[in-house]
Amino acid sequence: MADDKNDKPSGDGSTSSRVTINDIARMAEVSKKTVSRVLNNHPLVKEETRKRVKAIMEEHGYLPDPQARALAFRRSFLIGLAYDNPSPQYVVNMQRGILDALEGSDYQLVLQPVDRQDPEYIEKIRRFVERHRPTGLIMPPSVSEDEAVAEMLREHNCEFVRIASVDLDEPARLVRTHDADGAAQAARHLAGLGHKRIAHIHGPRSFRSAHERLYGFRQGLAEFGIDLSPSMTIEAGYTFDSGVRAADNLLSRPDRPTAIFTGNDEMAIGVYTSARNAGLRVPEDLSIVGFDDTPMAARIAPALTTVRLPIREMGREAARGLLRLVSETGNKRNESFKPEIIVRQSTARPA
Amino acid sequence: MADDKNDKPSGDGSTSSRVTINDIARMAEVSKKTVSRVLNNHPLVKEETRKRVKAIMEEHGYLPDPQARALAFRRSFLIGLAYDNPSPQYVVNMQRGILDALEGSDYQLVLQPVDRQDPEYIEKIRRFVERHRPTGLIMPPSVSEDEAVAEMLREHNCEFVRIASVDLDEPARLVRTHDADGAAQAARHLAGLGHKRIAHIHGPRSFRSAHERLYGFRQGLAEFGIDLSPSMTIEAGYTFDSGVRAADNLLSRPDRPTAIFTGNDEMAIGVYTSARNAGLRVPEDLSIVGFDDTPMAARIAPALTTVRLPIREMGREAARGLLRLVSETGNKRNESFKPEIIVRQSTARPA
DNA sequence: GGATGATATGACACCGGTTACCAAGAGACA
DNA sequence: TGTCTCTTGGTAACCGGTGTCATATCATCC
Repeated sequence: MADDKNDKPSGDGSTSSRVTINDIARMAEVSKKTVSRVLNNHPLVKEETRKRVKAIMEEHGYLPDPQARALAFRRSFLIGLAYDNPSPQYVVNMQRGILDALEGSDYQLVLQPVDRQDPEYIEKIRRFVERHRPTGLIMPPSVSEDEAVAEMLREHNCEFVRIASVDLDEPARLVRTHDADGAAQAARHLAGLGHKRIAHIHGPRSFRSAHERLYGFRQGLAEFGIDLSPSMTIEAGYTFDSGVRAADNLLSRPDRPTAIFTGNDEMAIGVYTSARNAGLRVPEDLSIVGFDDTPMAARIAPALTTVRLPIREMGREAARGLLRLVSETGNKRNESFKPEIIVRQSTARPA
Repeated sequence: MADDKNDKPSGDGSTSSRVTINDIARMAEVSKKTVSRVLNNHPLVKEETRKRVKAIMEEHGYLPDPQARALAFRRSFLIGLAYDNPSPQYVVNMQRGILDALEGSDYQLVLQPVDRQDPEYIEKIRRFVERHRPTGLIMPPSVSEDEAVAEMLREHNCEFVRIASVDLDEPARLVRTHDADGAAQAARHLAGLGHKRIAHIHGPRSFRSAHERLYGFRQGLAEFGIDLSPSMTIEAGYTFDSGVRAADNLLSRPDRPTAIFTGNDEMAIGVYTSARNAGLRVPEDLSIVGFDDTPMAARIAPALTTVRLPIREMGREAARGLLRLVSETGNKRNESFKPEIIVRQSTARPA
């Protein structure tokens, strides 16, 4: 009874015939179901039995096969990251954060880069979800802002956590960033230096972050009695080139601004280029503040004053939130993140 | 006989009780074994049967469950990317390339970032391989250069493809990059401009790429009768700061070089900073050539002349090579990649 | 002391595919 | 016609876990 399966060719060496739940059950002299209960922390197992089974699992380095569990659970141990952010810096840090949280767990991160311009993009995510039944999805902006995706995921009973700068969802499914707050810090910094003619180049209106940053910047300036006139806000595409064009527009005006705050660093670098072409010195003739704190911000001359969001920590919190969602109960509110301004050399008092 | 399983609550709606191989078999009036044969392109199926089964699969949008197949095959449909490259640009493009090749397949990309400084790092990869039995691993430099990893994977019968600048492995498991060739192009460009006092800041000796680029640069200069003396080659750490320090050293010499080639862009940007501190103009007083063509190269002023490797295409080829390795037979030699110099504004004739 | 209920465990079918082995029908050959 | 390959398809077991339900044990209650 205890050795009815010992005829397996375990001396074969080449293929590592690993320990299975049946082996553990036999050795612990319990049924495989009980071992399964121990694995899943089921409460109805006598403490003594649990300890014995655990000891044997430990001794033989047993870990359950994720593929087999996936089949039985009808749910894979995959966590998807659906993103459309083009900044490598952002993407990589987000990934790192998620992987930090997943380290040591059975979950694997799989990437689902999408193109929101592609009308089929929700279908792509749907196919992934239907076919692979991931444990959940993490969505940073701007995918997080698309309610149609969230709706589709709810229909499929697929968990998700969204990272966003607005209160899109219930707290358990949201990691909140306070972009407006960061933009307000930028406003206070520039106003505090004495600037009056201040402009803002913001991202596309289809991005919530663009609205939030514009809103926060306006509020921050208002604290100093400065009104951000519509002529001093320009929409651009979060890209270098669009930043150059927007700045070309602003800097060619007779009442050109003495300071510009951009919705991201990429556009801020574009402003550097435009300023250089216009013969303006940074920061003597023009102060510039970016948003993101990309590596370039610290390396460019003069080093860029910018607003930093802790991307990696946000990714970590999102993944933790997702794991909490599918396992523990109790308090499921996720941490939220405040940006921080990094003052470097691209800002100074106006001439 | 044809409806002995129709008692399933298929009208339930909420849970998408998807079609399985059994459903297809029933509808096609064949055994599930036959359906399985069709799925796996087994030759011993009558053409007519194959067509009928395929039609029904098509009609019902049937796709086999990856989890179930993984369990039966004892191999998951995961492809791991084990990397230690700190450049987000590199990592993201490599991922994109791999995902390009995996698009439409059942394979999922999972990330395995490692730290080669960590003595446990091979163990980390081993655990992943033992536990998840991935179809294969892709390893860009510098992980690709570690024979211990390759050896471990061979022991586990885990397929892999390495991306490297030297002939590390048989052609089927290698995507070859010609770093030396790129460095030679940089040499020809600088020598062609008339520079004589030329220096090279290379990466750590523990990176094969550093050797290859140094070697290629030396060869390229030799074509012009220029000898790269040891005093004109400095080892640095592929980082911005190390680039600044190395350049500080070079530029403080009485016979300072009129041109510097660096092993990557990150260090080249460091040279900009050092040159600025030393009061030298780029390119009038100092020409600079980098390697990588990071986004920063095009945005910095003056725009950096640099050598570009098609990272995304390399990732795509590596993933394709891996798929060829586990499926088709026949010619399994992978494409190899030559770098290309991108001439911008950081290089000019010496004064 | 038997009914009741909570606790602890096991038997068995099942998840959705695969392989191993066997059986049946078709065609070839004696 | 009988026998022997050659195709083709069926049955059962299996991959390594899970769920459902039944059962056994024990304390508690009246």
